[in-house]
Amino acid sequence: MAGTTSTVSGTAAASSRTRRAPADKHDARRNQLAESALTTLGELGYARTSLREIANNSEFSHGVVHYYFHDKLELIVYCVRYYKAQCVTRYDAVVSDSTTAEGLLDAFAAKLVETLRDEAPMHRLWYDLRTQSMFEESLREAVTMIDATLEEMIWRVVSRYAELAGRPTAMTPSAAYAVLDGLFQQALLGHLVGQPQALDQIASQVHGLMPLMLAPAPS
Amino acid sequence: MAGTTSTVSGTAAASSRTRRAPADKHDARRNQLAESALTTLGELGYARTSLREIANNSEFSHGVVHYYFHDKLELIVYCVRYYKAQCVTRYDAVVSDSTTAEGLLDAFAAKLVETLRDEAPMHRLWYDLRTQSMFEESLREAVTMIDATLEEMIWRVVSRYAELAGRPTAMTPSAAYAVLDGLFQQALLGHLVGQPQALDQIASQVHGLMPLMLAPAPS
DNA sequence: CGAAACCCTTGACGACTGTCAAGACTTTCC
DNA sequence: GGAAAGTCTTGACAGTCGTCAAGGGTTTCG
Repeated sequence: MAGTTSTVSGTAAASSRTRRAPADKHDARRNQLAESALTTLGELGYARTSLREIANNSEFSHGVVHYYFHDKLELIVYCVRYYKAQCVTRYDAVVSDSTTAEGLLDAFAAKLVETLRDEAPMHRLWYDLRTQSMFEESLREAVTMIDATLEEMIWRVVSRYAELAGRPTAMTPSAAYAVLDGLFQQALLGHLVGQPQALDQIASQVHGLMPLMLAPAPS
Repeated sequence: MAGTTSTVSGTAAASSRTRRAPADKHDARRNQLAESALTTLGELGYARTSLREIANNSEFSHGVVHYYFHDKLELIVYCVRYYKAQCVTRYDAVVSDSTTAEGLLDAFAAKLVETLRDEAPMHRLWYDLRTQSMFEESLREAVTMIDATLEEMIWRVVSRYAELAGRPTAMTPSAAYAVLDGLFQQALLGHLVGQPQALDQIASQVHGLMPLMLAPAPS
């Protein structure tokens, strides 16, 4: 199991300067552990994930976690922030590539269905952590920051949708995020429980809801 | 609220035959333990709640739980169902007492704020359990049943609101529940995190959203 | 009264957890 | 080469968990 890491770093930039990368290598290990942790967390949830299980899903032993992270909470928070960077730009292509309101709506709904299908474990982990922050104060800072980032992400979609439709928005960013998040969470639950129509349903629901976020057409 | 019938029958016939109530007393103890468990669960969350802690919040010792429940999961599921009975009728008075659409909307928003303020621990417990059901299959049956019941509860409000407004509904029960649940969950999180404006915000957001659930006025 | 059923406490079990110290192994650098 | 720094494993610690058996206490009823 062990020793594989040395082969990786050895085969990579062995020619020029294999050394002289203390902080970089340190961060690389932290990210590597974070990815193993995120896999385990998405599989088992926050409560049932132990440091030994995280280490089992990596190529290291359980003691190494405490070498790179002060304690379990620091690892979790690091994971949450690491995860954030991956999902914030999820809909940026949708916003920039669309030229009509209907096209943006279709692309947005399709992207929702796609991430719901392909990244369900990560999404349920996010909802798990956000709910745990209702009980555990130490999670709140990271959760609040990510929640704000997600709200901004959604608002970029909604405001661009309004711009393309030529109609002003009729909701606050906060409300728009909340209602779309409610639909998404319901679809995620339905999808995980095994309802086959959950994916189609979220698409049609979003198609029905988004026009309501704009002021009525002047007509 | 749930097992009130058995309690009543037990106290009523106490004079004539104090005995002959094995199932009734058994159920009363189960409900008593369920209430202690719900208090603890609302305080600590599902993950950090142990049977010993539940027993500490009651007047019994930790071993008694296993006398009335086969295992921890049976207690939790029993608690969830017990909790359901208390919240399903929450908005029934709002529906039956309102005579105008505006009056219903005001009363509904006020009730949302009230339960958000007074019963926050129970609400975060519900969201905790619903999220845990995304990971733990054994919780799904009870959670799915309660979720459907809540959706019906919300739909009674929305459809009555449409009736009073003289306009047809423009959303499915599923979508109406999802968007309102999203707003509620956001407000709960904000309230628990200490945002003072969370309660006022949910009221105004609901006032803005509910009219959008109806077909546009004929004008 | 005395047997029997019921209720509850106590204490212990094996398993699991986060944490951390001790040491082996590897890499870096003079 | 050899000291020094960095990296990782191993093993153990104190604690908590769900579970359950053994045995008092209490109540019920013939």
